[in-house]
Amino acid sequence: MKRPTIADIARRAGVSKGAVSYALNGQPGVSEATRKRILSIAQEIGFNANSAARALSGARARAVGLTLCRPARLLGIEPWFMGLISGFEAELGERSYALTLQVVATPEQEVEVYRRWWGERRIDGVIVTDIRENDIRIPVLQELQLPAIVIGGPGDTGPIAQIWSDDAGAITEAVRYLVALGHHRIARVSGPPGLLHTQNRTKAFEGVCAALGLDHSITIPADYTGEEGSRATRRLLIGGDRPTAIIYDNDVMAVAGLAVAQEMGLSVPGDLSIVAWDDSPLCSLVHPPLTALSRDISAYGAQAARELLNAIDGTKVGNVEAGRVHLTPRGSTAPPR
Amino acid sequence: MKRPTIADIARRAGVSKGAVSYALNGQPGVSEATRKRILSIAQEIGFNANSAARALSGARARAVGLTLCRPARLLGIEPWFMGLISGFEAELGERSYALTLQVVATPEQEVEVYRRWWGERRIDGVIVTDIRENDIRIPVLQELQLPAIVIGGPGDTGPIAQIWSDDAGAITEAVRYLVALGHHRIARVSGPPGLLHTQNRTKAFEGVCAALGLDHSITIPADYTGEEGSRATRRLLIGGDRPTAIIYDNDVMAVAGLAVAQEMGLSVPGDLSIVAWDDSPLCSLVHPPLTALSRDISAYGAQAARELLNAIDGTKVGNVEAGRVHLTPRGSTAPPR
DNA sequence: GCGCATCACTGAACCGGGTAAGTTGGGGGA
DNA sequence: TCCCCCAACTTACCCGGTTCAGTGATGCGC
Repeated sequence: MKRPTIADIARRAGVSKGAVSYALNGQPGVSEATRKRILSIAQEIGFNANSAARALSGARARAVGLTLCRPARLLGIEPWFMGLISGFEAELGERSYALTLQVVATPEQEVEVYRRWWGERRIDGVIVTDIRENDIRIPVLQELQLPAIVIGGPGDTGPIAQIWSDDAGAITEAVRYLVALGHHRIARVSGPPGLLHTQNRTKAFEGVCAALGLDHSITIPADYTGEEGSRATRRLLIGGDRPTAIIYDNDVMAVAGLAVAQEMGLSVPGDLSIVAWDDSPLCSLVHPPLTALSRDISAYGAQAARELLNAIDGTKVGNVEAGRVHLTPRGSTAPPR
Repeated sequence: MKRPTIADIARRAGVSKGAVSYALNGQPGVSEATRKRILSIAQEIGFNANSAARALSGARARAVGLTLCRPARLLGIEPWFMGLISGFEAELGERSYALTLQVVATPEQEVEVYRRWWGERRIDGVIVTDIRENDIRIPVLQELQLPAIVIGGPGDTGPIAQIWSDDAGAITEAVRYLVALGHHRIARVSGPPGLLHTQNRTKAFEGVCAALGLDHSITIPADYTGEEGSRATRRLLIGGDRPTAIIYDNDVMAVAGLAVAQEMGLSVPGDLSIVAWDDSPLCSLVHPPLTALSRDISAYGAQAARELLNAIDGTKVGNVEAGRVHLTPRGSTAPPR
């Protein structure tokens, strides 16, 4: 059973293909009566425009691309990406854009995928995550003139628009909160040091600790995985003057840290307070539930998608800051004993 | 800067468009010398075939679709889907098929998305997950003649191929293991009762419990979320003769159950043993690490993708069983006190 | 030397929408 | 009455690959 085309509609309506095209796209050039007739025939026979034909003439694929460059074992567990994705969808679905996904191992592969997608005209734009300092993808995107939005920053991405959340404000709030509880030795387990937002957070953390006169503050780099989170936590807790509070750059490492503390016989929050960055169901799943820096990741994703669609439409897109991050206190933070 | 087309290559090589097409696709009809010349020109100018044009004439979109129908807050945390997705990618990437994703709220929306995608010829086939009893998607897929592979089962899906893992064998192994440790009161917290594999697991669980003479076995239905997992666990642990072991249908509920036990002052595994279905980093992240029913989800996904590509190619595809599930004992199981 | 098969390639149609340019027919103004 | 204009279409070509029916040229057997 062949799928219907505009030619089928044209035949049944007794008009030309062109008229049908005008009618379906809301263009002027057909009378209201004819338009209604055509629309009802299209409805009746379940017509959907062939996206390939449309892309071929209109030069729009009506799809955007997303590459995920993280180890597979982390991808699964980290709520961050899925949160982002469902945010994208909310916005893309409304304009019936599709989302094309590719999991890759290295930034070099990401570049390759961008080139291929764009060469094939498979997508109209890409969403770029996990931006690094001097990211190799930026010059390629410029060279290809491929519409893009960068999630994360702020940083130097040339003419490519960025969207970021206020990491500095968030970490300042977290540190102040811990200090107000009476903590003086605060440590942080960070994400990969190459990532731009890790650097921004580290800078802000050091800044607020210096301002508050905390000499024992320290940042240990990790990579967002549970294993590294455990390792870093052990290193911190083994030492002589161990911290009384640790801030983790993601929820997975925070949960791993909690497990290490329990395994070492330390009480949370009695002996150690824990703050997780990015609130997810994971944080309220464990015992005690984790105090977290919350933001609406899905809304963040939706806004990113909106900006990208603007960039695709050729609207000038500036850099924007997404909704605020706020501290959600739960059972994992308390005054130190 | 316009992206190159085969016409550009043809001009530079001094041959016709047709010859270029044959050369690039490895078809006979051009000499080896000409083919080499054409390929090197293509390489040089960075040619990628326009996927829309290819889809339009060849009637292949070189993309497959996947809809995710779970609440957003669960999607993020459950490693299952991302594991599957990276498995798909491994297979699809090799044949340069793209994966198109859509997050939806209801099975009705899934049907709509299938219709639209297929009508638009945006995809060549779909991967169907979370299959239910009398799933409304099955007749639609048949009506549309849309190539598909169903993940989960076994169950009645008519002519549409299925792939499943041996749920019955796995749960039997878990129950036997717990019984061997000395447990007699074993409970289970299941996924949504509407899902086919939940039903298969429940039937198998009841079967093995009856065979081993366990009278106190009980299955409490839940929905894979942490909240429901907590609720079900509380219900089980509040009663007078509470179970000494609980098997959870996914890792998220198992972690939630562990937190509930800790919160109620019960020791795991001393007072309560816990088994999680599907091993993920989440299971080794918590303290104590969870005993789990492991399977290679990524390989499962790869196999599903392979079967789907066969179905798209018109190869007859039968129902297949994926790799084995095995029990990975960790700290959350022990003989009851 | 002739006929025929084979090779290497060309030219044109085709896929299904989008759209610029051309063609009606009817109404209004001078 | 004539002319012009405009709405409401139609026609025809475009997008960029794929594919099929030719078309010379060459080789081969007899």
